[in-house]
Amino acid sequence: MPAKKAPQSAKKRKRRLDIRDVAKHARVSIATVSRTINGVPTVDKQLAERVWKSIDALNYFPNTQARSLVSGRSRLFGLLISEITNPFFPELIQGFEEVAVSNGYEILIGSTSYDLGRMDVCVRRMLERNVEGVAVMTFGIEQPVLDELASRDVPMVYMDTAPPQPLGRALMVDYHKGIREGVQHLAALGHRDVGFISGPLRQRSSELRKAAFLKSMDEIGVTPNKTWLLEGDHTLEGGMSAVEKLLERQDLPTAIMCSNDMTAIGALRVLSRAGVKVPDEISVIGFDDVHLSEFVYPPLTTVQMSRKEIAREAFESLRAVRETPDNRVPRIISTRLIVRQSTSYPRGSVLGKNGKAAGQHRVRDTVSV
Amino acid sequence: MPAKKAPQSAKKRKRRLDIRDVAKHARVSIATVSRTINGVPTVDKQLAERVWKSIDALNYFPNTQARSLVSGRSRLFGLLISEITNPFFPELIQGFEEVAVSNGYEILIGSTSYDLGRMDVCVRRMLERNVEGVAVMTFGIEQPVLDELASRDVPMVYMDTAPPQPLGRALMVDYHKGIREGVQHLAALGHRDVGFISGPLRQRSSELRKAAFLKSMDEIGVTPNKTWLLEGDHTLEGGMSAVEKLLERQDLPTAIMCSNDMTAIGALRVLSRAGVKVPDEISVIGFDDVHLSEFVYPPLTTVQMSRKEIAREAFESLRAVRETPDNRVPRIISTRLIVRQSTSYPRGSVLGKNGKAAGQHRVRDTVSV
DNA sequence: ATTTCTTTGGCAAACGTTTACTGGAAATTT
DNA sequence: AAATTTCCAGTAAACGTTTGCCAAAGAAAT
Repeated sequence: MPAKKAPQSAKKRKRRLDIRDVAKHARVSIATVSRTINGVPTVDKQLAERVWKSIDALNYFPNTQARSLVSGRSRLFGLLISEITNPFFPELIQGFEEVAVSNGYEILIGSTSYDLGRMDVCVRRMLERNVEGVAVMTFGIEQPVLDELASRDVPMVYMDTAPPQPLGRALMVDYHKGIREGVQHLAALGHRDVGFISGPLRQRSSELRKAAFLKSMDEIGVTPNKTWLLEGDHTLEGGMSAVEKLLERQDLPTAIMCSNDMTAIGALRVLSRAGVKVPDEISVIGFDDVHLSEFVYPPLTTVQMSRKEIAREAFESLRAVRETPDNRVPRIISTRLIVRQSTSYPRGSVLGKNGKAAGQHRVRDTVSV
Repeated sequence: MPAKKAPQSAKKRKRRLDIRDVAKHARVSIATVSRTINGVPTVDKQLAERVWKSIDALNYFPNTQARSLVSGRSRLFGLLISEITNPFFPELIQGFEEVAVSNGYEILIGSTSYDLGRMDVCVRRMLERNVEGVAVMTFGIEQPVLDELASRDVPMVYMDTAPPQPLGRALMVDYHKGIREGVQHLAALGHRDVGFISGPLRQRSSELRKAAFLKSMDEIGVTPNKTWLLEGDHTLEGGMSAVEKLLERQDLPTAIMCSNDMTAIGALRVLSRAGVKVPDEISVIGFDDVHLSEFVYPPLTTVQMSRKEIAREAFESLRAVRETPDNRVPRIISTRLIVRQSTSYPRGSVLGKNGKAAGQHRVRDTVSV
């Protein structure tokens, strides 16, 4: 009767701990173990206790692949971003990772570097891994690639730029509020000659920011000088070359608003090199409130858009789509102005000449040399 | 005989495309499809052709979970980093992602934020997902957590800091070369009073950088003034407060070397606020060659350590460990000095007074106001 | 004491692949 | 032409879970 269990001796190398091992150790069936782990309420308290003890004792943890294979749920979300080197994104990723992990999800990051081919690869990767949803924060041109996702019924949420006909949900960023605050802040200081350096205009979010700027200017009753409306690309370099172009002309605006912080920081750099004092001779406002912007010189006045909030809302949206695919109530992300020291009275203004510490009319300083 | 296949009609919602569907479409067995996909050489060319056609026609792609479950290979690597907001890391991540993806791997990012609890969670996540290896670039204290990985035989590679008794492979960074070049560059300009702002010293890599600095100083025959040896924390803020502390004293060094670029940029910021001209009155050198460092004012002289190279080597190491776990030949990452404009002759030196354009003895400028 | 209902745990069938084995046909040797 | 070998495709057994269904056991109702 014996001599039957020999063959399984030196089978494979090290076998990983099984749900069966736990079951045996706790003297229950594997079904009970599974149910215990998944918190199914029908298992007896005592048994559950025993199972947990065994799990701890053996230091067991379930195999995710097997789990998702059978349950059909990968517990994976994709995060599609355009460029990981823009400081805005790491902070976003961090936020997203945080919520995801604390909800038992894992994230797959795809950074497309503005390249359609890479984008395609990213989408493909995500499909293969069976993501349960994708959060998109890229520019607006890559629709065909995203359609692939839509056609496979992968829930999506656009974190920034709602496409013309949304294929998924969209977080609506209230660009207008923050930008208007910025414009009115400038107006209150006496500025009327304000320039704007946009992001790449094919990008929907850039377009929206610019529109918000124009509208806000309109509200204060001034039509911006066309030659002060430049297109950047949301990078440091872009901001730099835009301002370089601006400096070639004779007439300068007294303030520049930028579509994102990196652009503004680039602007600051060039202005400082050119010997143009900020904020004394020209004021600068950014957008995003990247961590770095507090540490440039002078600390950047900027419009804050919370990465944490975006990340959290995106996650929740994605989860909500899973449950009720039709529910498309957009969530709104608010923005608000953070006044630091890159803005002050326009050059030559009476106020500017009187006040000794121009630009310090709001406190929040760091150091004042 | 018929009337047997009715029940499978309205079973579940949408069934994803199967390997069986492909098999049926190509009129072969599923085994053949699998073999075709995996490039097993024994399948007939014609048949393979037919299979590929079907795959294309149906737009099929395999289910990764099922694949890894049976093959035991998750094709997942973990990447453990300390802080995603330090610009060094996104560039590293990008590099790692690139090699990984192009080799059919996916990466799981864990950013620990210097927190042991989070680290633990990260490790756990990676174990659950069955990673085939983990690349570690964090500081040196979290051994106990990493032991968990080691005890489960997960291959590891340390990308920066080799632990006392390596549990895996380690990339050896040749800190000495670049830092020596930096020190000698300063020495050649005439500096002897050089300060150093280190990273957090419990972090192995910080320690090594500092050691390299001290050794290099020794080589040029000067013993650094202890009061100019400060500890930072590899953040902008850390660099700032270190320099603030330095400025409180009367005697200043003529040059400061920093353990990383963010520290150096912080230093630059404080110096500029305090009205200390860089490089005229004090020279500054960073470490890492972060993208940003080219765009600060003045552009930062720094020691370059290639993220791409580290990422690639780490990936290759990880892969190599899989094949031959014993082979521990360390790979060496080189570093080299990049001279920009934050270094020049020491203040008050004869050379400095003569030369009109101090610091411009190497060309590579960007703009010169 | 019997019946009915409720709880609870086990059995076994999926999930979509890979891969060891197997057997039939084709190719080679005798 | 028979015997042997080689080649390749198909069959079926894993992989580690979840979960529908069912039966045993206890509780409640008759």
